[in-house]
Amino acid sequence: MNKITLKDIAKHFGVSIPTVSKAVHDSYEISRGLKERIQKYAKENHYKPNKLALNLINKSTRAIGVLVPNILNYFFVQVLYGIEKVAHEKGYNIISCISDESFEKESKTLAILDSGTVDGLIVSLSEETQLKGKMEALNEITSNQIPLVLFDRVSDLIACDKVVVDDFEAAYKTTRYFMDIGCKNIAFVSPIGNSSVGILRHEGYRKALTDNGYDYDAKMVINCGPKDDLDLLMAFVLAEKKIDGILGLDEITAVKILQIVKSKGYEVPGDISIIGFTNGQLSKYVSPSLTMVSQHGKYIGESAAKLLIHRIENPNADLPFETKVVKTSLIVRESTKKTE
Amino acid sequence: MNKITLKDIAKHFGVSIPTVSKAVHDSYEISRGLKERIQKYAKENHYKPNKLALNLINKSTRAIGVLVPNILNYFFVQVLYGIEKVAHEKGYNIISCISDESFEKESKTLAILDSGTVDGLIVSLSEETQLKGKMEALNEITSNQIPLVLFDRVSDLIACDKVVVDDFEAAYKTTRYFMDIGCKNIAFVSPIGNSSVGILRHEGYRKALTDNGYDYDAKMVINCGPKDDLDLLMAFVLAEKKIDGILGLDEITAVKILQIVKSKGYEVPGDISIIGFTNGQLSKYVSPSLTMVSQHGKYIGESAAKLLIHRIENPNADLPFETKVVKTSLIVRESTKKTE
DNA sequence: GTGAAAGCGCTAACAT
DNA sequence: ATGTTAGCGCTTTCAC
Repeated sequence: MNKITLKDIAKHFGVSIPTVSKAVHDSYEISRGLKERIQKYAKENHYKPNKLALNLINKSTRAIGVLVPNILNYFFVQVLYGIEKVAHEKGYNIISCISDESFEKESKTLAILDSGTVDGLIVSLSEETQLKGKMEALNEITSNQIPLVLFDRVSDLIACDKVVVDDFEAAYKTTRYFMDIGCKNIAFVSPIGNSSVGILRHEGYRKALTDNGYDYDAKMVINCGPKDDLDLLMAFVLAEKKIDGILGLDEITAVKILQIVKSKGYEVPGDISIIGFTNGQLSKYVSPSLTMVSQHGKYIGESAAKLLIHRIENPNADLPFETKVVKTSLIVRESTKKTE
Repeated sequence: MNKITLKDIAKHFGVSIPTVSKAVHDSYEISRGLKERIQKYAKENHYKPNKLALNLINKSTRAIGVLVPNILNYFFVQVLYGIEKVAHEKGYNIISCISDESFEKESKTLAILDSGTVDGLIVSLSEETQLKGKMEALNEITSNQIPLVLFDRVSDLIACDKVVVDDFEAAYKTTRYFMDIGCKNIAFVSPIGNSSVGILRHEGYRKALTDNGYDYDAKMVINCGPKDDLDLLMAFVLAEKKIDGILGLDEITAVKILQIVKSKGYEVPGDISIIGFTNGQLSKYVSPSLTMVSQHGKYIGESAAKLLIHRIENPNADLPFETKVVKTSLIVRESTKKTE
């Protein structure tokens, strides 16, 4: 027994399909008696209008696709949460996909999404894609007239709305903060050296140093891939220089740095101050608790969703593309010395 | 300019729609020349077959709906990750929805999903729904013939495939573990007192106590809602009894317990041993690191997805409903004393 | 080789 | 008050 359709009901009552359609929609055109009998029968048999058919007619699915590089990263979960919140309020569902930082999976997923399944798309690029700079899949989307919002990991090669963090400025200000609390030798640890985000933060860090008469030393910059041994890399740098400040580009990295530094006998923040990006669940609970740069993930998600839905619902408005910059804020905890 | 369709191409070449359809599908029926010209034109104009139309014909969307109570809980993220992995491999997309532990949002979401949008559904019930025991929305789903898999927070009122953790046994064994390391007074802290999961674990805890000649004391059971002050509740219990073991039912609770206990001057595990459920990101990095019951979230997700997809793809197999029980395992870290 | 016809489930405009 | 027609975009017979 398959799902019941208007046709089935029509046959059962010996009436036409539109009659049934009107009846279930409680149209005034249909006689009381018939209407009631049809409605009763429909309910008893769990009739539900087939969304697929409606979507085809309306050319809309009320679904938005979301593609993130990594769902085990708390930042992206927060963004997802924000997107879901707004989407749900406005009556949209979200199709969430994960690229696992892979160019291929990202491209494949986009190709699937790009054919009527979604009314719009919210994407954060995989690291591999940003590294390669190959944006065909996304440009295919935009050339296909599907609204697209990029967030966090964005690219200049794509013309669309964007929501980003002020990564350059955040890193700049954070580096300055290190200086303010008296740090002289500030290391920079990046697990995302290839992404736009990592690059911008690196530039902010560097600029803050040179602007303020500090030396920029490439040795103080640690790029660590997922398979690198951070412990070893850190040991190297720590041996070389008398480091008193470390900036980690995501939460898990900051926590790992803390562990490594502590295990080597340094006091935090006595000997070394630590700040990390992404204020998630970890930083509050480790000891000492970590000073973090909050990116306001949920807010980013909400903004992206609003931007997208606005575009979906005003297809002819011909609005110029907008890049929304969300300011970060520093959550000061125990891992940094007090301001001098 | 709207999306290009077969009709548009047909008009452009002055041929019929089926001809174009065959041409883009590279059918041998169509002459070389025409085929090539059509294919070229189609590619240039970004022609993509409209999925909506195909879905309508095939009565399938290659999408599965996932509904979880709370996405900021790492366990559910892990499950989601597992589901996505399997789904992606088998060519399905995921529509992820969040109930926020609300009965109403859950019901509404299910109603939306229940009309052709998805080929199947994976759900973990909201706490409110389990408390109320009102399963209409889900039974509507099953009566509508759409495959459903429930995981973790399940209900006997619904006949479908299920994937659960051996909550009773896990709590039983964990309580026994406390005894083995010499704990006499074991408290039980539950933020999910109303869910099946919380209830089963409570029973396991209780049974372990009475089976082994320990007293079960309701005062040692702390049910803490999201707005309760755990600090206060704990202070109460700690003042009353000489507690030397605490079991927390999720990761964040376990971490909070650790903080509270430490702040009150107890040594962990010297004075008090702590074990938590859900082996996530936090427990490894707090100090002392926490001994945790791993529920293998990713594996649960993979299992649920496999079960569901198998059902979707064998609609007539008439398989009996299956409940898969995933064994937990204890990850021993520093928050528990060594076995005596 | 190409096209006409039918149908997926539904709705909207237009008869009767 | 009910039915007919047409169409959303596509595929699949089946004719020519």
